[in-house]
Amino acid sequence: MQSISDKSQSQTVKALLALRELVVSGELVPGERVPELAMVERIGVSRTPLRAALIRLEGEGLLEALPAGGYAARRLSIQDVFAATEIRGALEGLAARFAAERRLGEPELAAILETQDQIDALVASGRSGSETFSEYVPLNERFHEQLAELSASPVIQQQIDRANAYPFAAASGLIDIQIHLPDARKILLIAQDHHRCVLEAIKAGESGRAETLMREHARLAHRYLRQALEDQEAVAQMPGASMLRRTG
Amino acid sequence: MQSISDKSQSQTVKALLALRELVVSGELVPGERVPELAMVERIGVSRTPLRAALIRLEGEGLLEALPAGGYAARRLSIQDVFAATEIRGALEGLAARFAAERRLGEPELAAILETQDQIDALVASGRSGSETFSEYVPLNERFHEQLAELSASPVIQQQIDRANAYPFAAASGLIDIQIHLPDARKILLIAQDHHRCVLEAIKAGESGRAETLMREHARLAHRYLRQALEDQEAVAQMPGASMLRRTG
DNA sequence: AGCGGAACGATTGTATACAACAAAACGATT
DNA sequence: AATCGTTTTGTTGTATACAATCGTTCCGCT
Repeated sequence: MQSISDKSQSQTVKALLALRELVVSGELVPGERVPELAMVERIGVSRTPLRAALIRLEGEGLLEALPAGGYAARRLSIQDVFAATEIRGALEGLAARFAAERRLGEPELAAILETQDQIDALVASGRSGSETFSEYVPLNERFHEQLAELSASPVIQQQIDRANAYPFAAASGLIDIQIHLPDARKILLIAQDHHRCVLEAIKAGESGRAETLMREHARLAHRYLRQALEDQEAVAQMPGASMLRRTG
Repeated sequence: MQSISDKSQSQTVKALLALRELVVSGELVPGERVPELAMVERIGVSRTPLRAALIRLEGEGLLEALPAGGYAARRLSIQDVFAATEIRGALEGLAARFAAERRLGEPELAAILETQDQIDALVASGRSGSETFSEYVPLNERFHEQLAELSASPVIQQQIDRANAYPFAAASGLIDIQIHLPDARKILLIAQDHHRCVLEAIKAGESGRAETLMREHARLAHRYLRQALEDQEAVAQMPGASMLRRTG
């Protein structure tokens, strides 16, 4: 009963991705229960994989369990978003520290250094259009991913992945809006300098410095957000915007 | 701690508690797949709530998904346990900082101060038997819970809850073994002093100090663990001990 | 005897039927 | 007319039947 285009992925994965998209895109009103049958019809899977997706998304913090049963899209305050970013910063800081304490040599750092060089080249190219950013985002994600791997701790990596699932909190979650911001290019340069300094610290085994830098790096997201919040149009474009509680 | 024989609970909750217990108690061998049918028979629920429990426990990090399908109890290294403790410390540190930055007054702090007083009284009583510890554990858990609440951030609280689900990493997870340790009473005194200092810092709005202290407080668990690891008997008694990979 | 392949068995993934429950709507009574 | 009780309807919780898939074993072939 599966169509040809779906056969690559299981129904469970399909339900998870589709439902997450519905939540983050704001098609599901926060606070209102998500009717299983309606989702079944809309996504095209049966209740079983759909309910699996509901459970997983509750674990991710995108949904909340209702007391009467069932789930609803979670309502997030601006404070929640800031907290989530701080958490990601704390976790990535931990990852950086662990990496530094491992006393890594050139060979282990080769991969992430190459990513850094690629970003350097992109930033140095001077171009600053939307195509630059569309190249930047995957490279930036790769950098953060490689850093997490350097911690050599699956526990840390898993927690970082989880933190990235939060709307707004992901490392590249807010970069999309950056394009429209006045300081876009400047913040990009700063971010890349953070990357460089963190790698330096890791190479030198300066674990405390690595941790602090990585924490501060995450706080760049705060700046994006603050700037974006002054521009209602920009906020509306953000994935997960509809989950934000309006709190003046 | 809820008893497993709670008939009032739903099948889903029953399956979750029972399965978690089976994992942590080590009845399920790490790495080996957990057969659904066998668990169905053993726990006494149907496959549907059992599978819900499997999904949730994967999210908690106690189970890992097998590539061929199904799940297996996760295998943890000593490093994983240390990392999990660091994560908890980072999160509780964040909670302490947030609390400090909220400039809380006496009324908001009254509840946690009372808990602190109760622990003080218990520690000061001088008794040091197992009954003292059985009183201490719930009080200590309450303190940590109240601190998380003072952050006024549901995101932080949820993450801390999740971190506490990890074997060994929970705030009171290792206290049980403490009883058998030589420095038991001394560590207890130190822990209580940490609590006091953290509350002082929060009251004074010294957010950086509050964070640092709370992080260091979590590292007491490292000491417990290190001492316990020298005593094979003590290790065996720990919940989740069987999940530990023997690494020399 | 060794290797390949097909059939079998066991186990998970998926769909759906049924039960329990809660909320809402309707009607009867005061 | 308002309120309480009952019925009805919709929704989730649970159980189970069915499909797909993976590993295994056994047989036949080289």
